[in-house]
Amino acid sequence: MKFATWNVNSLGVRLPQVLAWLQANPVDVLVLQELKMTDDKFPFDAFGQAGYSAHCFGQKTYNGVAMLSRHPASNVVRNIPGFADDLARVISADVAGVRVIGGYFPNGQEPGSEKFEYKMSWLRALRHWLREELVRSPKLMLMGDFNITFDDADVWDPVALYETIHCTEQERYELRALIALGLHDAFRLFAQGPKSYSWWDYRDGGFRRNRGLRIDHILVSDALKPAVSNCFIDRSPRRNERPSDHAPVLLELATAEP
DNA sequence: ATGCCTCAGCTCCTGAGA
Repeated sequence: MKFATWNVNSLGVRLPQVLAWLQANPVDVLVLQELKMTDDKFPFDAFGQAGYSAHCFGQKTYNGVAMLSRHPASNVVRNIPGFADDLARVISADVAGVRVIGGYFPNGQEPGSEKFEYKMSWLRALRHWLREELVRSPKLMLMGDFNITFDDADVWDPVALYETIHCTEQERYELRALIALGLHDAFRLFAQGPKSYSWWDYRDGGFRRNRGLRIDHILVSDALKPAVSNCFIDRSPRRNERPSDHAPVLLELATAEP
């Protein structure tokens, strides 16, 4: 079983790249973020022809998430139950015995701002919900654009970016609090090259100079961890013409299911 | 360097992203 997450920064623009990528990387489940489209525009047919059924949760202009799957997805839930939110950020479903959660975490813009406070509230709500979700579904995977780095190893210039958005202690505290629920950063379960990032600024040759951040993550629960056989970032789509600023992250599960 | 790209939309500028 293979899983992946990708912030596509507009599915309208990136659909051909997503289809090409799926052809080369026929993962079982792909969660997408930043669709930037309403559900009536979602390309169900194109994904269907590629062998994927899809559940989407979109909105106009911003945000928007989806889950594509080669296997039946059930118990689909949108956003964080009990947390009132106007923005489309989370989609969850059971696929092949795994509770899969795809999320587009708030950006936060700037520490101390109203959007930062929203990000912190959202993170706390996510944590409280996940604590219960893990009881209901011990085999759980949380993946998406977290908009948070774990530590300096995830940051191209930790000195210049000290305590800036995605790198603050407050955000990292919440990320560690998710880990403390019994989750694991799948990427770090395996040896990785230095300066491994999942996002690069469009400006100033960010990708060419590998000035990036690792902010897209796949977390796996205790029960799932023993089955994880690989996790890596695929940088190749960042070399496309008109690329997303994010690269996909993939995970392989050594399991007989389904 | 409160910027350098890119995207959507109340589209030829602005807000947001990260």
